[in-house]
Amino acid sequence: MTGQNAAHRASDQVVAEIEKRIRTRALVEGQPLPPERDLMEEFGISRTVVREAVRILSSRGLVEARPRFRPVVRKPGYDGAVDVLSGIVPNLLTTKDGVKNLFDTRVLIEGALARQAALTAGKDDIADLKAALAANEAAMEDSDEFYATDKAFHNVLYKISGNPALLAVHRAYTTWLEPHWSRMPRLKERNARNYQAHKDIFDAILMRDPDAAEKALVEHLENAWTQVSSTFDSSKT
Amino acid sequence: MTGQNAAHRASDQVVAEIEKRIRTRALVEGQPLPPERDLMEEFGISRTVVREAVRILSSRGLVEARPRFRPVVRKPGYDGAVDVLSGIVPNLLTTKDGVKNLFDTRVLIEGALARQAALTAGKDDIADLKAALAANEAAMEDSDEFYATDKAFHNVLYKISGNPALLAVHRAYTTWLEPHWSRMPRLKERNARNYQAHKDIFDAILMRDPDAAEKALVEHLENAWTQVSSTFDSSKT
DNA sequence: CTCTCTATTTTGGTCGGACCAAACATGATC
DNA sequence: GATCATGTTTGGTCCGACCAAAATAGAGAG
Repeated sequence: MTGQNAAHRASDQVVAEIEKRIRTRALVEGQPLPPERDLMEEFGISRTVVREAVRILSSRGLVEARPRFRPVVRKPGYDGAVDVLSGIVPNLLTTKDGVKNLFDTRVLIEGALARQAALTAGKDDIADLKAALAANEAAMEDSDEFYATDKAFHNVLYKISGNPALLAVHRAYTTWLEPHWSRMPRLKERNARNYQAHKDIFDAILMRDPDAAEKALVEHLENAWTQVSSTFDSSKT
Repeated sequence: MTGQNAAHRASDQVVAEIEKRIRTRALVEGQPLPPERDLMEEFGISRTVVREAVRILSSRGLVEARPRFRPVVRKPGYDGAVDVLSGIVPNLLTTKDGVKNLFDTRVLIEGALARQAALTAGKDDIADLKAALAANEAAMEDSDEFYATDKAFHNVLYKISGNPALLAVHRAYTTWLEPHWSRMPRLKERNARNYQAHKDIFDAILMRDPDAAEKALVEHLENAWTQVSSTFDSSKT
């Protein structure tokens, strides 16, 4: 439970005000924030406070502050939330258990998505899946390309839900797990097996069989985990 | 030197170092961070940079920095991640669609959890569910208490998964959705209906019927949504 | 000796000014 | 019109200072 603090920082009101301007589109996304010296004059505060406010906004994903560049206004969205988490999630993935826990949530969610897709996928959804599957098959010889089309295929499952939040979740999974996945050597035989798994999932969805779809997907992911799991031998806490 | 990013902030290395000390338990959780003036001397940097580093650590949930108080070291964990997100999620919940999207992810996950519980729940899990259900029934006359036991019942579903990340997810859901839920007037008739829904879920799990468990839970949540949904009339973007 | 209240020190929050280097804008040059 | 030298903005960092609140030490009361 998060406690509330009576005392407030001077930067808080500045943050609130700029936050409001972003939400109300007074500050348009992609547009640079006013110079720090302008802001300090406008709000009647020191540059210290202005810079702190900008930093907080940055930590909330409302502006993108690259060093030496003007902070760029960013529309609050699911991607911003993911980016913020990206700064702290690695601390949770330092152990094998941590990675497993995260991965298990993916299995849970994606299994449910496969089930849902089997029940609700429309004609265009099926077409998207089919296209992604074809691209996956075509890339079987090129492991890098296969990896990309692999992600794309799974992404369609998230897209079918029609929930933008879930799309961001998928991006989060791929981003955070990538460093661990990349330690797994890429073999063409594995590509073939993964493609077959994708095809099984697709077929199950096509047959409107949620149980089969979930089963195929879960097995697919669990299989991938056993591959990755073996790379966790050397470093143990 | 090795290829470093063209521009990096001076605070980055300080953040990395303190982050490392927290991870390696050189800085114990609950313990205050060294004074800023000590840190600036130790790292040979100005207080400006020290303060910036502390702020970044705070935004990553590694320290808890209440104004005017010494920053307190915090163990990186799922709860910290949730707290960080809590600062930006409200920006995503300003519209009805935003709330709906978040809630839909909950329905998806919790439906999958119910299904999973029906398949894998052990004796002690069943006992926990039963106890939570009994508490829920006993609190039917007191809406506030009912709300608490309601959350607790759902929490058991997350607990059964054995995944601490999911427990944090549940806390996130209840925290973020609470302000919207609290606008819904609390009626005893509704308590009775919700209790019945919980009982249906429990019975389905007891019967090892994943389809029924998922169905009961999804209907339960969707029903709750229709209640909450009606409170979104006044403010429309 | 413990507890309470007060005086002192510590420490975070804010300010102002200053300097540097990189980004930016300008304009001359080819 | 593209390129390059130029001067101007602007973010990053440092320094020193002051204030108020928090932490600590000390004095006094029970």
